[in-house]
Amino acid sequence: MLSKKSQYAFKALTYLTEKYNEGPVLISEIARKKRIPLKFLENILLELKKADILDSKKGKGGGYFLKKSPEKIKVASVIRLINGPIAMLPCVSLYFYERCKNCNEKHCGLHDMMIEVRDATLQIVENRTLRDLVV
Amino acid sequence: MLSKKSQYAFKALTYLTEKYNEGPVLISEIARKKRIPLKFLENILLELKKADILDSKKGKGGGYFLKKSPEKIKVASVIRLINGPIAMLPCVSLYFYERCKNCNEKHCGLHDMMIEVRDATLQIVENRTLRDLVV
DNA sequence: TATCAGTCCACCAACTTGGTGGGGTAATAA
DNA sequence: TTATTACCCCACCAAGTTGGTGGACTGATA
Repeated sequence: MLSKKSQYAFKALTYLTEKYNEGPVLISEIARKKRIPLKFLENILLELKKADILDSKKGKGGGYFLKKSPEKIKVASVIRLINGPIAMLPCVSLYFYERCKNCNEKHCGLHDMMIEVRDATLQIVENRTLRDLVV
Repeated sequence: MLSKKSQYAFKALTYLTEKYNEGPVLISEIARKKRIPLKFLENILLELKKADILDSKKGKGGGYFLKKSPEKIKVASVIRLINGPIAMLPCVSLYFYERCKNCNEKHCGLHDMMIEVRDATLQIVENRTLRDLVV
């Protein structure tokens, strides 16, 4: 399951997608409109900024905004950043791979199946962007 | 990601699948062969028993064994029992559904996408059984 | 220089995860 | 009937994560 933090991140990002090219948006505005605890949202936005997804401007008239256009920001990369691995097992993860101890990956039915699950999921989340989330 | 508990559960279940129709298997044997902490495994097997997946016999010659044949035990039901929801959001979960507050499910792009992810995953895990895990 | 708005750091309660210890109880065999 | 075997059950634990808060600081603008 996605953490609440991830859900907040997506809410904030879709809001910023709707406001794309309208200049910086206040953290407090996003928090109010999307019902996200302000200080918690602060951390999330900062993390998204450090990952080059958002950019910000300080002082009066400042706020947060998308650094790239919404159709260039993949859902998969947001999930990996805020939530972590997409795969169900470390031994089938592409970005968070860890070898499976006491389990031969060559002859493990669970492993093979979880690769299928991973690929079916990636097929979707790697091909959707923030733009697709705004209906 | 699946918890270690879930991974242990699958290891134990595949072991019991291999030993299906060979009588009860000791917890201690499973623990040793699959390198699972004994007392932790105890809890897991008990939970699987309460869910009618395993059965046990006490006293000498006792142990655990599959209650039904391996091809009747779906991977999906084991995941739900030991790990919890398969879906990525509560508002798209079939067995652990919770209404999404401050988010209209009818007009939520994330919601729609996560339904697709859920269905793609279920397509796989609902159609595989313990038998498929033993290669 | 006053104000605004993001940045940074430290801290927190509650919960989950992964586990351990020990006694109780049912079944079996001698 | 008694000893042994092996599951059952309860309580407890450390460490980590999650979700969140408070306060001081820094840079930008007017």
